[in-house]
Amino acid sequence: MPRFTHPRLEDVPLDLALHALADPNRLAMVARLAATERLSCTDAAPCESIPKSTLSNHLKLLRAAGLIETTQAGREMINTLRRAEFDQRFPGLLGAVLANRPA
Amino acid sequence: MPRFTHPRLEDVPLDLALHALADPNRLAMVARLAATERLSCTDAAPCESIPKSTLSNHLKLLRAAGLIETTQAGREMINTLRRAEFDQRFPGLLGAVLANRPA
DNA sequence: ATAATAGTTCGGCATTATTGAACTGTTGAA
DNA sequence: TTCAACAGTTCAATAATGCCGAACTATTAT
Repeated sequence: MPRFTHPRLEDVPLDLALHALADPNRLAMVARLAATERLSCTDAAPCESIPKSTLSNHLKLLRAAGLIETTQAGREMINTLRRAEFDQRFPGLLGAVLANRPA
Repeated sequence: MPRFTHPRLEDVPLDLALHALADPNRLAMVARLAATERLSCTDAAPCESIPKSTLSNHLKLLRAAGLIETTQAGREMINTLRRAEFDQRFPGLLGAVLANRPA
């Protein structure tokens, strides 16, 4: 049973947050979660072609950056954006990034 | 004589810009340039301990991300932030990043 | 000319990222 | 119940990046 560790936002350095967002696939996942609230890992995936293990790693990185929270629900893992906490930690950052994301 | 290539900002993808900013040393350099306008490479360096070749690479990356412009002046290279252009390309992004940078 | 300065480039090593394969745990069906 | 399918994770090997010492280029000063 996977037990996920979620950092306190005050322990997340800016560099880590930027690095997490500095990848097209991860950013696409964040954008999806910003729009859809709750998504399983596969549903959060930006496309079908990305391997499961890669997807899992991306989500782990997003967790470590304080961007998402993952909880188990049956056999799927439900991911949600930690929007309020992240915005409090890094005011304006996520908004600016999402606003500048290519369509 | 090094001839630097500076991308058009519309050709800079968001990922590249974020990646350039997602490093403490590079971000510190950007912050310096935001405060000081014109700096040679060594003056832009965040600390004395960082090797020249590493510094040069960081600056190359910042150039590629459209963040700085480098011109030769005698034997030094003068770096300036392409602030207006960058802000036009990614509104609010650099401001948010700099505002959230640790002291 | 020579030496010092400012920085780039190159090449090798170290770190990080990607991904197939094997594994854990959960649900639904026979 | 067992069995198979499903959702994801973990591991290990390979691929791709990053870092930095050493050698190099160009400029200025002596």
